[in-house]
Amino acid sequence: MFSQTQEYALRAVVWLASHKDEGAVGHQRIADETSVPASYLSKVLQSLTRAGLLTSRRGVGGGFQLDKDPAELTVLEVVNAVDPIKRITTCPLGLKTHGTHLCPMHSRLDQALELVTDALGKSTIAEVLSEPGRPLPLVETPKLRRKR
Amino acid sequence: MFSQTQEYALRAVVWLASHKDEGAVGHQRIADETSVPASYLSKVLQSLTRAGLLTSRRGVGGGFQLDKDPAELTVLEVVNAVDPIKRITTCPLGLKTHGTHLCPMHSRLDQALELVTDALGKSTIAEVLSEPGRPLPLVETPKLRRKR
DNA sequence: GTCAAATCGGACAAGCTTGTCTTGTTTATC
DNA sequence: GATAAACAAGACAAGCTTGTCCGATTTGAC
Repeated sequence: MFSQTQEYALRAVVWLASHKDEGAVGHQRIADETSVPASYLSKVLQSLTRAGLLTSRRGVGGGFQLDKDPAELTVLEVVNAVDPIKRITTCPLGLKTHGTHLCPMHSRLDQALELVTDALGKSTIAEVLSEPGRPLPLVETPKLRRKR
Repeated sequence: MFSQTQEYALRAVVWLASHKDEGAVGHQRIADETSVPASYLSKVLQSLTRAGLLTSRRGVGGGFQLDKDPAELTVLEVVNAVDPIKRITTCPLGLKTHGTHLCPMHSRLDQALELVTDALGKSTIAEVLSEPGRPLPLVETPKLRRKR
């Protein structure tokens, strides 16, 4: 239902959001820390850059950096940047009389897609990063320390 | 988001439901009337048969037939018969401490999948066939006649 | 029993997704 | 300017999805 590429893009963006203060980071490091194939992640990061979610800098000390406020950036935007969710807007059979007024079958499929886009559109990356009662994304949860 | 195969399976099941009284129908006719490649639809129909949604009969006068009550059969069952929606139940990164308690990122993706399965699980084929105010699935809407 | 209609199943091919590799380009540092 | 670190972009390969084709089998009708 969700593609590998979408999953990888989300991992990268979430990771970058939680390391926003480190400046540009190379794709190799991001790949290592998110368990994504490095050479493929490189392509995904390029897509995200083209989509305007990241900035990239070449050369020594270069890398990728989040170019959006995690509190403003939604999961949906990330997903759509690499592999857009395609709503059903016209009859897939090309029936003229269904045109823009979908039959119940396609209407329900599209309603399901709407639920997904709405839900993902309401979740920001910032929320995902700090949700109480859940493990932090991308890293093992450390054992609870006594004080600290 | 939804695969071609799922779409084709739905078309076939909806078509069969609306021709339930015709007995067994060959895949060629179903393909013609639902605009699906005939030789591929044949495979999809076989899947649906293996999944128990259809019955098939070989030989002269054979074909496929719906084996479920359209009022009891949900869109989800059809979709899952050919290409199941895979919920996210364990951490895709294999992080042990996320195990069954997903991080917020995967949790939200899975919540979206839950919305889809819930929505499709509540729509029956019978409902899809006769929803007031919408065109009939799979056929052009006839012009309104004066009386009749 | 022969024939024709139909499913069944496997082999095959095209196209898309995922993943790798290599070459080129940019850039900071010395 | 030389060097090394890094992105950019394209070619290539593997694997899955979609689609085609063909031979085998079943079955009803004559």
